[in-house]
Amino acid sequence: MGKPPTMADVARRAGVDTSTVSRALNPRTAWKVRPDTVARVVKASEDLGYRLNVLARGLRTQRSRTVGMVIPDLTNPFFPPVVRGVEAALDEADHTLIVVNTDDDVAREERSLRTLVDRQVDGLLLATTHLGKVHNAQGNDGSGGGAFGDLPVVLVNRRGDGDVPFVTPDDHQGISLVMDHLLGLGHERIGHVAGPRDTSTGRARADAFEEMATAAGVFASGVIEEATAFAVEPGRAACAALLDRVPDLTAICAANDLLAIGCLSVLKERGLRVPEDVSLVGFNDMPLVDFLEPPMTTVRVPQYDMGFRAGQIMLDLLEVDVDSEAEPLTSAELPGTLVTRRSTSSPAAS
Amino acid sequence: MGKPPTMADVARRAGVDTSTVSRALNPRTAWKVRPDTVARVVKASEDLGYRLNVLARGLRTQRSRTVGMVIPDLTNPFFPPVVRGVEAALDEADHTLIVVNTDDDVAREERSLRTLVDRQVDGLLLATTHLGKVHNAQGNDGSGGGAFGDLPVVLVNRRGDGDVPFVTPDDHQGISLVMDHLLGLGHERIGHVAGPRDTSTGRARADAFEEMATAAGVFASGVIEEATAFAVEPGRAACAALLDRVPDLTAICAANDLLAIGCLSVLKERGLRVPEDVSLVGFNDMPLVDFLEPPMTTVRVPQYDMGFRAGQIMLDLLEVDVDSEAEPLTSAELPGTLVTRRSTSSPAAS
DNA sequence: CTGAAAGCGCTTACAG
DNA sequence: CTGAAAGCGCTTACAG
Repeated sequence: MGKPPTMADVARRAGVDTSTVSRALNPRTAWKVRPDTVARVVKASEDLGYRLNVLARGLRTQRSRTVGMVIPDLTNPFFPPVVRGVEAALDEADHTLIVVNTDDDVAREERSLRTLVDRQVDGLLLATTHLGKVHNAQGNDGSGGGAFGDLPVVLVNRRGDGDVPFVTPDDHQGISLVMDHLLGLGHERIGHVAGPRDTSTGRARADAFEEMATAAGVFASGVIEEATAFAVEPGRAACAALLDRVPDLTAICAANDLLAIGCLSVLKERGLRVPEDVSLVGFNDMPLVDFLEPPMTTVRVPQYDMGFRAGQIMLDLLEVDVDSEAEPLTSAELPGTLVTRRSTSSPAAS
Repeated sequence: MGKPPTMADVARRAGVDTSTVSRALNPRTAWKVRPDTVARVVKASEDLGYRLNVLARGLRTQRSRTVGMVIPDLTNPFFPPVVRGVEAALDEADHTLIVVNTDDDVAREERSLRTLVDRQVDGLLLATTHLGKVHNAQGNDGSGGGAFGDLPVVLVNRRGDGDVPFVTPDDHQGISLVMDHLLGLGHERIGHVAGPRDTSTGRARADAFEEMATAAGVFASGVIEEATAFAVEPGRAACAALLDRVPDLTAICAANDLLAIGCLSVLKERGLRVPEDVSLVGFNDMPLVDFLEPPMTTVRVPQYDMGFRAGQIMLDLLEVDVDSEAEPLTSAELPGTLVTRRSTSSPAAS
């Protein structure tokens, strides 16, 4: 019962001043205190079940040891593993992550950001996909002083305009995996259901597709159809448009699994068999795509690693000395791997 | 540039004391201040872009206006909508939610709880499925004083032992929807792939199944097989065992969609067609189950509403006066709806 | 209606 | 190595 014990309670019990308790209990300053005093303080602290009030500490030190992360849609299974990666990285430096959801809504995004800043987060991890907002985050000139009060920012799953650090999948490498696979299978009429051009990922994948298809001599105009969003329904619409325009495709490379699922559903509706008539490839390897009919070939992205890396970069920006061997904590594009399942085959199989 | 403005800055600019600024800016005390003074303070505050430091306020008021929520597995698509519901409810009372993930791991769970308590959360929302932990949360006697320092607790998606408030799906009603559907279709040999008995949800659904099957005169021993966890692989194992034991089943009611997906995969492996040979029903209506082959019949649970309700109960416990019309903010079991898709049909169809 | 004072629970120069 | 003092940014009785 009663209120939880404070440092003053510990000090009283150990017969020392609160300043000594503070020093004794903090790993970074404990060496300043005589060992037997430390022992006495630790004992008193444990006897009382004392717990440091991190908010009070934050008020004093001007560091909350908290990082905010804004996610466009927690419901999208892509993000949870990323979040866990971030948490794992921050954990090592005793930092806490506060995640907020924006539902891909600009108004909610502003409010979420306000909330985080008001909570005195030390830094911001941005995973919102829509471009052109980072300027606001860091001030629209090079001088710093943006809307977020000069908070360190790292971008996750998207790139920014300037020198804002980011961690993304290696879209170029991922698409090259897909194209090598499809080309190797003998496909020559390949379509691309692209993500929105106003997302860095949608753009990068479409560019990579065009580049590789051109290099292989299989690019044709009209073979790319841009979906309005990374979701099933837009995937259906884009796939339908694509098929109407280029009916003789033998393979479709979708910019992500949700789009691929949309494609799958219209292909089935039109009586086209996958993979016998049309091969289909997704991107992300989200949960359950291996239980679709047919199980989907896709590119697995190291989501957890992306999060972990982003977390590390943030800690680096925060100048927290986590005792890791000075790795290259810079922006990164992490490579994926191709997971071959039954949605792809040689066009000869038809 | 420079540090963000404080209340002292606003006070200086408005020519008043910080205490007046505090009163003027707080909706609950603004009436104590002369209107034109309020206006002057607000003006100064806006000119400066002043933002209240909520941590400092929390230190002073002993309330962080923060609630912690522990989730067993954020990767499980069941939870994100629940989380959003909670956020929506808390938002109305200007509270922030901090979500932590435990990976269903007891050690991580303890650490997460510590983190939340250390962050001075005002209350705890527990969505971990394993039973028998709430006592620790509230003290193992009726006197309060548990490991979490008497924090208000509300259970989400699980029930507790004592009088701890909870919000769950109405499992009995949900299963009755399923059984009415199956029975109405003419099935008489129905199996149940149950969730773990040590989860309140697994138990409630199995009990409901047995009760209704018995009432309909179609219950037989061996017709229930308990999976070791709510996941695909355990679902496969349980379904295989069930089919080995009772080969002539015409329908399977699974305790959730993941288990149903496991069932689907072994049924296919064994050359049994769904629904021609065996009808299959899931629970939860998680994303993508409508894209399985065949699309799965399942029970849709109002996840968002569950979260919202849980959030409301918490606010109530916190005695925050959110201006809602005194609804019945007690524990609730929210009813689901049956979503009929192609995984179920009359057994006569075979 | 407003100000001066005290204090929430810490940390950190500054003396000793 | 340790203590006394000040202060982080707020709120709230207590006087006036």
